[in-house]
Amino acid sequence: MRVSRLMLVTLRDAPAEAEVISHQLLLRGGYIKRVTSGIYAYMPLLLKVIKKITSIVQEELNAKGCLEMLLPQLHPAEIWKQSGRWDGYTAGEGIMFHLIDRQERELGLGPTHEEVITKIAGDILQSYKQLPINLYQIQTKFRDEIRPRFGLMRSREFIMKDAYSFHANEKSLKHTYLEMNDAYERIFKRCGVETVAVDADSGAIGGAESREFMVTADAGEDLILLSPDKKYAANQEKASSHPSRANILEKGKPKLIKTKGQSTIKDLCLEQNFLPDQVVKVIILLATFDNNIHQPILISIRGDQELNEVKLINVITKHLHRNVINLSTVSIKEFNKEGINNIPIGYIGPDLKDSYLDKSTKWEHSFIRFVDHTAANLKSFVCGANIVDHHTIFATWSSLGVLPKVVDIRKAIPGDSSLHDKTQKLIAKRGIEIGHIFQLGRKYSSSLNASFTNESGKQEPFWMGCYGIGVSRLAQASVEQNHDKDGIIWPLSIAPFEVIIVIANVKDDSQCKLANEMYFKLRDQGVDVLIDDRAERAGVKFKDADLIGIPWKVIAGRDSSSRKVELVNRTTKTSKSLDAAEAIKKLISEISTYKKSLLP
RNA sequence: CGGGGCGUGGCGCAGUUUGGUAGCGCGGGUGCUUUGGGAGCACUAGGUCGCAGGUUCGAAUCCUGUCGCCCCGACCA
Repeated sequence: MRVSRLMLVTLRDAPAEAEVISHQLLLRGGYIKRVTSGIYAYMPLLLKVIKKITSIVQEELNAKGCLEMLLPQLHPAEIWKQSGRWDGYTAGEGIMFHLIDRQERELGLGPTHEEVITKIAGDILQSYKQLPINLYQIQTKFRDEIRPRFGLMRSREFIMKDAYSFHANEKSLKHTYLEMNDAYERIFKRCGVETVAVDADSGAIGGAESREFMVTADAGEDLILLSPDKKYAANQEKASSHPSRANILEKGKPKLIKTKGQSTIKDLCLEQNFLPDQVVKVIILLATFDNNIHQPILISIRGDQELNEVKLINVITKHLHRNVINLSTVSIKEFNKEGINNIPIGYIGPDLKDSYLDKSTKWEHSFIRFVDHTAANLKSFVCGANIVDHHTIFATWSSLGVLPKVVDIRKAIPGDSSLHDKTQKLIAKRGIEIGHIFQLGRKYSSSLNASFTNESGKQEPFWMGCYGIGVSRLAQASVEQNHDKDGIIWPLSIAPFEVIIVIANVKDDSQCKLANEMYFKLRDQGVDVLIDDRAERAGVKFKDADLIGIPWKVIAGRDSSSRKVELVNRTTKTSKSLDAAEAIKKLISEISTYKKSLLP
């Protein structure tokens, strides 16, 4: 490809819309163009990157016996209603774009494809003899994100590889799950990005075990916790750990104390000389279930700890067998709106009476109560007395007369001891999620009646797994991880071009001749090569080559008449003056050595 | 959805407080000079100042409404 024909338009200044470096560089290099919030055109250079990632994904999945196919993007509402996800995905903060067609049929634009694929598999796969099967597709997905941001990192339309496996039993599922884990390790290695695999929450997809693959980068939206020995790594949403030991509050007779104006843990501790871990804090949240049921939740947790809402949602789902559509803390305004004006906010204890909810119009009239183990383990503590400006000191769970269900809903934080080894203190890193593998189990196959005949002739729902890779997100994550002050540094395996030949001065015939000769030779040997034949000054062309991040640069310049060129490595910036033929040889060997080094 | 900020040529911005015929840098075009790290000079093209109302002799600027974009948050008890 000739740069003069590439529609290459680079920007010296980063557009104001971009915050993170990878987003800025992709815009400046002409890789992407925003069409509207969270929706981007993939320009020719980016499409080449995406195609290279795609090929790697296909090669590795095909090697594992996966079958590629293509599913529709418009999904009938019925199957989403059947799986029970329609309301959660369309109501409230649901992320599914949906519409009504001319026949008044409801349709959704696919944010993920469990329903569609499960229906199809249920029709086609009849016998255990056909199993296991692993189907995948690479195509555009639609998610109406609450807040799209960071370019391709959280966009509303993006390219994803999603795979779904079907099994006759759990053992087969677990086997495939491990195989996919292996394929993912290879894919990311071959794409030249460094990833950490972490235990994860399976979120709205549901299911049992799941693992995320994170590109570590400061701009990452997720916080991951890991132990220095690398034996434990988890998304903070999921992470469990040993909390620090609490300072013991001596035992005594429960007593009311005056704490005027000390409605926060901080103020209370400051004024009364308590430590936060001697206090039980109480939080009231409102869970919204489908069918528009609003359930007040009252949780108690040790004062120095923070609530992990994801864990809480899972706990609620598990204990109440209900789908949580939304969970949020309750503001004073919202209490008032419900006609509840007398809640002693800031002074609530775990034993707050349900009768406060009597006047509520829309909410359920009793609290569902949970206590985090950190609070449950306290033998003597301070807590709100349910009277404004008063706390209770030396409270115990028996003196309060309540001990709600004990659960793990605390947020693990860096510095905590790891569960597998107390001497390992968790450290934090930020990560960009580019892959996620799930053992779904039989959730979808059961609800969508997708079953097969097993060895004993009985109908049984499939065991399922699902496996995603954010292809467009991976491209940007790579930039986030691989760049310098001059621009992008693509790993060779996913770079839009492997080599760029720069003609320093196009008016110099010997330079042009040598450059073109090398261009054709490299091209004939299968190298993905670009030639910068623009009538620009050399400096401009060097800057552009660095910005768009081509791994190897060949400069045909002053010494062209003696057939000497300069070979420059984008990563190391090292340059060598070589005879043209030698340069070609070296490039070919460097490229093949690099590619081999990526294959584990 | 709540809070904050911003919409002025392809990109980055000034001008808005205090109303008086729209400006700078980059980029584009032409010419000359230059030619190995985003060249210099000269000329030149390109803007209904997001949109719609209103106030005014006169609106990018003031008022009302509306649309779009970006950031923080949707948690702190």
